[in-house]
Amino acid sequence: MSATQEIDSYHHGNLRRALIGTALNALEQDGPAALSLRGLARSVGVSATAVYRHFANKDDLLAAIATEGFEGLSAEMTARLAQEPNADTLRRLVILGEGYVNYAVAHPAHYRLMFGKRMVERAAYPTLSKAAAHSYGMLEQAVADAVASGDLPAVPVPLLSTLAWSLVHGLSTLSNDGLLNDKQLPASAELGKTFTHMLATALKHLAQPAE
Amino acid sequence: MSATQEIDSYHHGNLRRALIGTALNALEQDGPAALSLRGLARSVGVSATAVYRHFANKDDLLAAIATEGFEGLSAEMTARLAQEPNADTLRRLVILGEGYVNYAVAHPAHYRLMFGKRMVERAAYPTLSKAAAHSYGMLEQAVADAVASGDLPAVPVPLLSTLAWSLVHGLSTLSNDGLLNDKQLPASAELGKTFTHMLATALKHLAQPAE
DNA sequence: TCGCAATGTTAACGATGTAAACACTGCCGC
DNA sequence: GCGGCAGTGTTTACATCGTTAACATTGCGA
Repeated sequence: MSATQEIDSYHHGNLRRALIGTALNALEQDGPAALSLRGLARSVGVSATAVYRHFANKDDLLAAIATEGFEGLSAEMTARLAQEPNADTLRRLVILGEGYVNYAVAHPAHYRLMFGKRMVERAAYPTLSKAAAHSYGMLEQAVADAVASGDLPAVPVPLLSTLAWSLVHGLSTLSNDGLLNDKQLPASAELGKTFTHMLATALKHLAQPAE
Repeated sequence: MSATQEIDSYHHGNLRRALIGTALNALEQDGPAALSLRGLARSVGVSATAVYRHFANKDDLLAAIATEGFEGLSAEMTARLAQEPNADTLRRLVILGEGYVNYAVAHPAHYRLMFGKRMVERAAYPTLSKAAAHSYGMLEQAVADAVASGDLPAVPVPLLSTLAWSLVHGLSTLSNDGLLNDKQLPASAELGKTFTHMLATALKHLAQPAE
């Protein structure tokens, strides 16, 4: 692996990475239905069963990809937070939401995989669980901070977090599935921004007694 | 078809209905991955390719099932509305949300199918599109009524609707995917009710200027 | 240098979606 | 009443897929 040129020097080297990489491309390009282990192996120029040297089975591969997805999601949110170090707790919450939605609409197939039916058995893949929990933890932490500082009313943090997560998750999936058809809806590039105002106002006034 | 006993008298009769029915059972019972045309035909006691007399292909079958799902969803919401004829506009909105979430968690596999990846090409199935649009229309109408009556601030109806839909859809999918793990979260039976308070308060105060 | 462990390969199995050609059957017009 | 046609179902066949088992290669460490 020393003499070969630059990127992937599989054939001897990092087949694993090459597989994940091409899988991701195929995913975003042709949708998740078009992703087959054999086709993948074909694309990489390797035997069909070589895949099994690196992944126990298809679900294992998908779990690895999903894991990278959550890592990317966390990274996106972290990066955005870092750009605005002096944001108050509410603003931080909003930034997280923006990052979340933006990541989701930027990587629709990847996002779908992360929450796809095959991933329900997430428990079987500890790394995946960790990565997912970390993403969620960022959100929950931000909510907790906002509650602690009094910027958000003293509603149980898990409930508030669930509400916020439902919002961004719902908006992301609806957008990705093309169900937000009308002209009245913001272009995906601005989806995060538009969502921002909604979330901010909703959260700000949440849990003041309704009646 | 005259001499046979009672329900399905396929073999000559309504194979189509029998297929959809058993497919639904299999769906809710063993998850969507376990649903194969051949297995389905086997269960019904018919040849594998008989299915193609009634459905162009697997997607066509799934579209039919998804269509019935949206019809069921609309029916659920309609029924709940009917139970409370004097509800004001906000209360009606809340009832819709409750009905939505309850239907989703009561039929997880069905709900997942309705929004599954295979359904992205919804446009190819006009009946499906109609059914889905009708469900959404109920929500949008309720939002419009609330805005018109002044119970909801004069924010563009599509945006408000999207927000509400995102909430219920996000909550439903997260719950169905088992991602709302903690004890702090309401049992699925009460998910709709708990959600109610969140939604009501959030909507009530939405779009009052945040700053 | 030998050998082992990592990595790939070929061959094979069962299951699946789907197409093509053929068979039954009950109704419709003559 | 009957002949044929349309609707419905069957058998056969094919390509593809996920996965297993047995075998081959190869490079690194003792």
